[in-house]
Amino acid sequence: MDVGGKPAPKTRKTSWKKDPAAVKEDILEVATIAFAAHGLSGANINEIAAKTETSKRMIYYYFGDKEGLYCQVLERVYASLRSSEDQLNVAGLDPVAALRRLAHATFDAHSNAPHFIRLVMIENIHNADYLRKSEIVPQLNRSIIVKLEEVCARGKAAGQFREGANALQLHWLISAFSFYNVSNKATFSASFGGALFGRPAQEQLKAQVADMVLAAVVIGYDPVAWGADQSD
Amino acid sequence: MDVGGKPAPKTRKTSWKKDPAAVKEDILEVATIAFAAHGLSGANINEIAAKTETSKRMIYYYFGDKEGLYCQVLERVYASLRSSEDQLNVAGLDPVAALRRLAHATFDAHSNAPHFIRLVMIENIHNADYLRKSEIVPQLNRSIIVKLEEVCARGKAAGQFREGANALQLHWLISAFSFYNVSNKATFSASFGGALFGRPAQEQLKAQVADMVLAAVVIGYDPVAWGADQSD
DNA sequence: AAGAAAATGTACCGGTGGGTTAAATTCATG
DNA sequence: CATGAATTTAACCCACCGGTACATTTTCTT
Repeated sequence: MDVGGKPAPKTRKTSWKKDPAAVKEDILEVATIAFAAHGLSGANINEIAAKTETSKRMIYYYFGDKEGLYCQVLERVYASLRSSEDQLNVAGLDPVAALRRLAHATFDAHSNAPHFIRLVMIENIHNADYLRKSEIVPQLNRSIIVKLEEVCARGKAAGQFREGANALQLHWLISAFSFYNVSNKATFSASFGGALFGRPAQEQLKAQVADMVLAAVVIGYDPVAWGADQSD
Repeated sequence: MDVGGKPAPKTRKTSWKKDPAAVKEDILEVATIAFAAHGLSGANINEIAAKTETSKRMIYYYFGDKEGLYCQVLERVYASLRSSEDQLNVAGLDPVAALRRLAHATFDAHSNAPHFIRLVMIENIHNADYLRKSEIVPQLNRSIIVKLEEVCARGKAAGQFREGANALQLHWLISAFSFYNVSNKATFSASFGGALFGRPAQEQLKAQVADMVLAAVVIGYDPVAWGADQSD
């Protein structure tokens, strides 16, 4: 193709047949579902390849081996969750309202990211061996802590939060609820029935989670959600 | 050199004693560790067999196939956790103290049963397919709910607990903390450092968990654990 | 146009590992 | 002590699956 003088060596590719970026993306999407469904050893490369638009050969060409593919899937899904968190803006809110909104948003984000949950579960089975190798993930996770620290600082300055309030612990608390709610749905339902996982019960749990977090941090907070029908 | 003909019967082990129960128990113990470490597909039957006192053939003799072995491992580890819970007696305690003790005990029981946690994680990866087949597990889990119901009833009768207090939700809350604390230690540490998983931080988390549960259920409860050094 | 380099297709390999075969040993019973 | 069921051993099988060899096509550079 005659494009004449090109200002940059890497311009938009106008090809219609070869498209490496799309091929990689296609593979990652299929692999995400496969690894989330079956785990690292359980997922089958031949099966993954069959579900892509391309071939097994391409997986090895772009990702080296199964573990390389898995690592990129992991990073991609972490990055995706962050982007959903980053859209949240609580800077202008009263500290109590901000914290409640963060709790609700985290709860929802986990509910809406089952692939992420399952991959983190799988990664924990592997003792986070692959996560530790990642250079981008630790930095990704900073943003949520920064947000909580900012809210804590404002809450303390306003005399609303206890002095012991701690962003890391808060994140642990909120994550514990939000994560467990998705990760252990299957065994919890098998053991105790599915009553807690219907639409209304989930909304109530979400409100209770926020109330409990606030009760732990806000001086004199009086939770009202238990058994009540409270919306945000 | 007699290459073609079958050589004389090789020297076999000349004697062994029959002890099926011990053999099964031996296999289950080794398999529990293997499945907890590597998952269902990740665990290797040959490896498991090598670590037992017996042979691979015996695993198939007693358990049929890999999944059969896995199922029995799962039931065994559930039963083991129940027995640790059943030892707890809260009948004579004030409802608030009883609930706090139940929360602490659940937290500790999970901390001390890493194999259980990992197998439940794995089972959730498999959508609880094998747990649902179990006939004993659902009944095993009744006891903790019964205990919580009894405490709730007494708390409400004494006017200490909110009317909305619900045993199943309470169990969900307590379990969420206790489970997540163990299950996600690896990825949480990789993302945010290990500060929350040292001895003192864990004690503090345990106290906070109990405080939060109580704050959600007890009318007018004022949590004090946050940032404080409170023991049971 | 030519050659280099990137990207892709096809066919194949080999060892890993779940599962099996058949025979040997032990023990309970009459 | 003969008999047969329960238990154990050694050796084997072979499908599956992660990974590779090698040829080929497409794009880029000059």
